[in-house]
Amino acid sequence: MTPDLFDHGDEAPTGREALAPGALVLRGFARNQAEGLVAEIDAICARAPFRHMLTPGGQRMSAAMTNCGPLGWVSDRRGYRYQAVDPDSGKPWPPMPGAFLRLAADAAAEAGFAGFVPDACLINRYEPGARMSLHQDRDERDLSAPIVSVSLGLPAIFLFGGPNRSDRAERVLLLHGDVVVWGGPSRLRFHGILPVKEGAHALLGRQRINLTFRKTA
DNA sequence: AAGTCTCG
DNA sequence: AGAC
Repeated sequence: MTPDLFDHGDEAPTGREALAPGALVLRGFARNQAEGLVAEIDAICARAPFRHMLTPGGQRMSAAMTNCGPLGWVSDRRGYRYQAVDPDSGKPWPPMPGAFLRLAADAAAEAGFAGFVPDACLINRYEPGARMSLHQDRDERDLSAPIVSVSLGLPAIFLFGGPNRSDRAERVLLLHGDVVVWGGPSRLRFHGILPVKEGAHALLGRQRINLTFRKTA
């Protein structure tokens, strides 16, 4: 068993990779600030703990979720929506840290989407085995703003498909610190995450954490 | 259907 | 990979 020096993304090359018009991967874009992001995540989940939401069909999602910012994405038997309060506590979601706002705006600008000011950050925690099946981010009122997705911890294979679920999906290995941005003509593309492989990350242990920034209104 | 199951 |  040969150790893979690139598995955790700590020494992988940085740069950009085009996925489709309006969609690209910024390799290692958040790597140098990952420890600060994790400290912020710890503070957020102390106030709004990770929980497994239910789909409208009543099935438990394998990725645990929480949110920060003025609005948070929630799912239950009633459907998907954004709301200002955490349904588990009845309190507002924790505020969006300044470092989150700056990272999201910087990554969006790097991808050609200037002036991105997210009002929601969904935080997904994947333990080994957790996944996210192909879906569209379509609960936002304003689809002109992009989606900015930050990967931390364990690697995962990102599926990036087309406007229809049946379109063939590209597979992209995402490492700690990678950021994916998609918007414009790619804003409604289907995407997902294959089951996360067993492993341990130096900073995050047996988990992958994904920050997904959206402008919902 | 942001999941689960079945078939190749 | 596809059906549901």
